[in-house]
Amino acid sequence: MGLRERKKEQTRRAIEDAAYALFAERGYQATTVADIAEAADVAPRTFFAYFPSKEDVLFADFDATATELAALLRDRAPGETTFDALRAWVAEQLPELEAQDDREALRHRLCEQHEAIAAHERHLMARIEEIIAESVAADLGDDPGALRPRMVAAAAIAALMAMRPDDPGTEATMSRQEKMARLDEALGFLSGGIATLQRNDTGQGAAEARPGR
Amino acid sequence: MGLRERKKEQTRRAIEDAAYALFAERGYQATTVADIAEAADVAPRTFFAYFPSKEDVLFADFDATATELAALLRDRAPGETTFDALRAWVAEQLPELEAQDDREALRHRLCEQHEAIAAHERHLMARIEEIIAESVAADLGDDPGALRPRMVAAAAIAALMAMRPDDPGTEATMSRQEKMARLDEALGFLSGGIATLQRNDTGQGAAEARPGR
DNA sequence: GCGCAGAAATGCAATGAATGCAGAATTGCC
DNA sequence: GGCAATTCTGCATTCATTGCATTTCTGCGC
Repeated sequence: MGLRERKKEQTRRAIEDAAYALFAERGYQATTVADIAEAADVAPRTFFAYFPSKEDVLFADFDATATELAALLRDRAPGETTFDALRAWVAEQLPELEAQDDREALRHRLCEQHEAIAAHERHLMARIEEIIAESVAADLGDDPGALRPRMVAAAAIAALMAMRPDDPGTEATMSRQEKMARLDEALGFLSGGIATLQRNDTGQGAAEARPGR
Repeated sequence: MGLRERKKEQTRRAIEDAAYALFAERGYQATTVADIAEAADVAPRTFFAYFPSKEDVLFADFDATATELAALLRDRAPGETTFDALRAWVAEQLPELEAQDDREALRHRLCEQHEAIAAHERHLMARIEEIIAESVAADLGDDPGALRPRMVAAAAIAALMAMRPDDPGTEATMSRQEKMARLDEALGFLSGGIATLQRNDTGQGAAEARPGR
């Protein structure tokens, strides 16, 4: 990686760090993009060369995460369930996530305070939901737009959202084990639900699976 | 209802109608709040006395809808499931919804074009999801914050979202029967899933239900 | 070392959403 | 008619966001 790209990454991180620091210190509204730029030692205009909006600086890593998950689900072993892959992925991600638990917590707090941020997070999660839905659809032999994979994916997202670090007020941060236990609980529910779906599936799924092919 | 309130309602509708007309004609971005105000024959400042943001004018009825659903689920007959009530409610709402199918379709189109609008809609749906989650929690005997009701509610929302009028490109608008069939399909899946959940429920649900109480 | 092509950073200006505030207009009520 | 509350309006301001032109840097060939 050349100097150019290194510098760019460095600038991105400077902006991100400055933003998180200021948001934590003064709050979201009270921090202007100009403030962030100044703290990061760049021109205000430059901020928007890196992040499309003030909100997006909070979710800088989302894109990479989603892409990674998509690749993981696409390239999983033939026998492996979407849920298996998902579980393994979360287990692998957890240490990394815990390292930035403070950021996650701040995000969480800001989501509670500002509807726009919560809405934005939801919107980003929708992309992950889409990815999961497609993978589940492949598992079930359903059309990607079918109802079942959508519902399963929505439920999976709900489970993932529930794993986030708890309310800042409570000091009882979930341990890694507790998180995985909670995830397993969720995946258990989902697997059970899916099993039922397949048991109740009197062939419509297969019939509707590939209407165009 | 006095003249004052009638006038207020009238103004609200004027703004809303003007907004929808302009959005349909020129698109969302190309329409400014000032444009809407002018078309509705009010001062630009007045727009914000009625709607907190430009986006909100698109979802003016959401609040009433959510409140209505909450009341319905709260006051349902003792034996009636959340899903039963939900189904009855949707069946009752459908004719009304179809009457404004053009608006729904426009909303849908704008959601696809502008992430911010889609995000906002999601955010509003989250309130309904919360309402459903609480009701399902009561059905299952779970804590309102527990995982199961959240997942079920998320799946239910996914099903509801799938009932919306189809892509504007396709002329094959879903008929009322088709919509209900799709809803029944979804509720069937959910009921099956829940049955499984309860079958697999070896008492953890009750044990974990009220950790703090 | 020098200079060029492309990429990145910046400055400037403008648009438009959103908000606070104070005054004008309207309505309900006596 | 006249008062009090409510609504509407105009004005000024802040701030996010964008387009455009300019300047500064980096990678690379010479």
